[in-house]
Amino acid sequence: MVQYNLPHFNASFAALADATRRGVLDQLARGNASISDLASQFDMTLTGMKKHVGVLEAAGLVTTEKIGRVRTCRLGPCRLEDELAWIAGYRQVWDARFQTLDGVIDELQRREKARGRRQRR
Amino acid sequence: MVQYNLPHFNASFAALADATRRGVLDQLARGNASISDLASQFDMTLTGMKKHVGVLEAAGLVTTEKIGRVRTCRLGPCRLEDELAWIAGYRQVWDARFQTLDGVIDELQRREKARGRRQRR
DNA sequence: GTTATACTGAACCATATGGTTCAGTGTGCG
DNA sequence: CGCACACTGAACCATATGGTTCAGTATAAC
Repeated sequence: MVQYNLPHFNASFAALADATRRGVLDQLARGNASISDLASQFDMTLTGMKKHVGVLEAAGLVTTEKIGRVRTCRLGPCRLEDELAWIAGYRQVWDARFQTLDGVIDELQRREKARGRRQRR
Repeated sequence: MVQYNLPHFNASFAALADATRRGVLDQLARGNASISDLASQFDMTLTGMKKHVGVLEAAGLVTTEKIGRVRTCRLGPCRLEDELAWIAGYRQVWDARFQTLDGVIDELQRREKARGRRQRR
C-alpha cells in the first residue's frame, strides 16, 4: 500500500538486530571510540568487535578512519530516515486496518466462521 | 544517552531484516491471508513461508489462527512503537552530535591529527 | 468413502552469524 | 633500536537462517 521496502533495509535492520551493535551505536552517540575501546567495553576480543563495526559500517551506520595504529569509529551517514518512514507507514496501515469498516467486517466474519465450526463438532 | 535498547528489539529487527518478511507484512496490511496465499504470492513452498510467518509471529508482528484446515495470518499486536522510538532517539543524538561545540571540536582535532601525520611522512 | 487441499514436522543443505585463537603487520614510544 | 600496542586476516567453531523435499495428518468437497 504505502510501503516501499528498500533493498538497503536488509543491511540496516540486520545491523540493528544485535544488542551489542545497538550498544555500540549508543556508545558512539556519546563520543567517538577506537576498536579497542569498544572491545573492552563490551567484553569482547578486538577481532570480534571489528566484525561488529564492519557490519555497522556496511550498513552505513558507522564510519571509521585509521590514524596511526588506531582506527576511530564515529556515527556514519545513515540516519535511518527510510527505516523510520517504513515503520511509521507500517503503524499507519496497522491503525487503518482496525478502524475501517472492512477490518470490522473481516473480524466479524472470522469469529462467525470459528463459532460455526465449533458448534458443528 | 537517551537509548534503552530493549531485548525484544533482537526479534523485531531481525524479523524486519528480510525482504520477504517485509513483503508479507505489506501484504497483510492489505488484508488477511492464508499461508498458501502468501507462499504462492512470494513463489515459495508452503513450508518455507510457514517459517517466515513463524518468525514474524515470534516477533509479535503477526498473529495466526487456524480454522478448519487453513491458517489465517493477520497483523499482530506489535506496532513497533518502541523500535520507532529507538530510531527516532538515535536520529536525535545523531543530529546533536554534529551540532554541538563538542562535535565540532572533535572533528577539528581529528583533522588536525590526520594532517599532522600526513606531513610527518 | 474417496480424493484433493492445507498445513505440519522432520530431515537435510548451503550459507551466514557471532564468536574465538593465533600469527602476522604497522606504528609509537623510550 | 627494541618493545609494546592496535589492529588485521585467516582459520576455525557452533549455531542460526533461509530454503528445500518428503512423508505425514486433518479437513473439505464430491
